[in-house]
Amino acid sequence: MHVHTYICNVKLEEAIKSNKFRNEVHKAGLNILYTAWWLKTIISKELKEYGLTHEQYNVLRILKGRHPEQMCVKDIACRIIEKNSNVPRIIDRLELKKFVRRSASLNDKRETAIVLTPAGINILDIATAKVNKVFENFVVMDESSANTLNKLLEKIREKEK
Amino acid sequence: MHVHTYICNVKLEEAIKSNKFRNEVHKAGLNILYTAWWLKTIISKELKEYGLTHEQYNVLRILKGRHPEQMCVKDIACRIIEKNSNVPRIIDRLELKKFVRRSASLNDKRETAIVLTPAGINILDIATAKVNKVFENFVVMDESSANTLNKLLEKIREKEK
DNA sequence: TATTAATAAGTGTATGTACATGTAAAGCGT
DNA sequence: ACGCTTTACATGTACATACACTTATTAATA
Repeated sequence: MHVHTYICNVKLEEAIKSNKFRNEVHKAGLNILYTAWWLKTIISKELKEYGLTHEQYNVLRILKGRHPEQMCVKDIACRIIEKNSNVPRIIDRLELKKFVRRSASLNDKRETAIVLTPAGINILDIATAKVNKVFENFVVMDESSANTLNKLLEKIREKEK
Repeated sequence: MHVHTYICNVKLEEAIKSNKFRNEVHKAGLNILYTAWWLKTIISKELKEYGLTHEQYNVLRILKGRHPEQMCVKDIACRIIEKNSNVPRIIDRLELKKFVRRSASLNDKRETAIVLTPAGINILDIATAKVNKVFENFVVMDESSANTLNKLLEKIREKEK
């Protein structure tokens, strides 16, 4: 069932074929959900040719931040965007593809130490170049607008009105 | 593995324990993904007591927009936020819970006509009241800021720089 | 009209998410 | 040292997603 094109409708009303929003805040909620789906989809499609999912790419990227140090699962989990991601299973698949290696942690035997392999570093570098191009080519925004957007997104997540 | 609290960190840097962003646009991309996850998680938790997932709720809400008219699967699919949602399977689960009813379409036998049951309307009304409260209580934003946010999100999805 | 193409829905498979549970190791108070 | 609690990771299950493929039906066209 193919109900969308690669680049989707700019207007939210067209994307979800509705203009019944209770108010601008409600519309903003839907707009955030839709824009996140749009962005994730574009990135995922670019990563596909390297056999990586968006989630697997994120784990590799987090590991790179500490490389050549090892990281344990919980240190990856707390850096990931979608906090309920099942990190051990994402690592299972990266391990099968030989992009990471698991080993027992020496200081704490409960922990699993994970480290990038040379193949993992290599695929990450190539994939990152592609993802960066997504931002250059598809994400249309000047720095000052992006800064305003960042402030608004952090405002929306404040605890109390 | 429980690495987050119900209401998460307001600052993106704290949420993903990183302040290495290439620029404000890159940060905005991650901020959109994180805020969408945050919003979806809050809504999903509120819907849980009614035995509904966020996706099932969305399908009920779309059906309500046409009720008491029936809708076919593709008309639901083109209104859903996450365009790759597998609508037939979401309907399977709603049908099991007797919130919707499937029937053969008369004018086009390829189509399946879906309609809300009274139980479906009832649960939707209750669930909607709860979701509206999420926006009132957790989503902190005045109408004019939300309007700016909506404009920026639509700008980011524009096709060419 | 007969044949071919397109469409609608469903289904199979791999992956991911949300959450509960299991198991081993570490920490802690006595 | 002992027992209890907590932590780290793995795993089971239900649901959702991404995408390829199948089947039935309709539309298009030679």
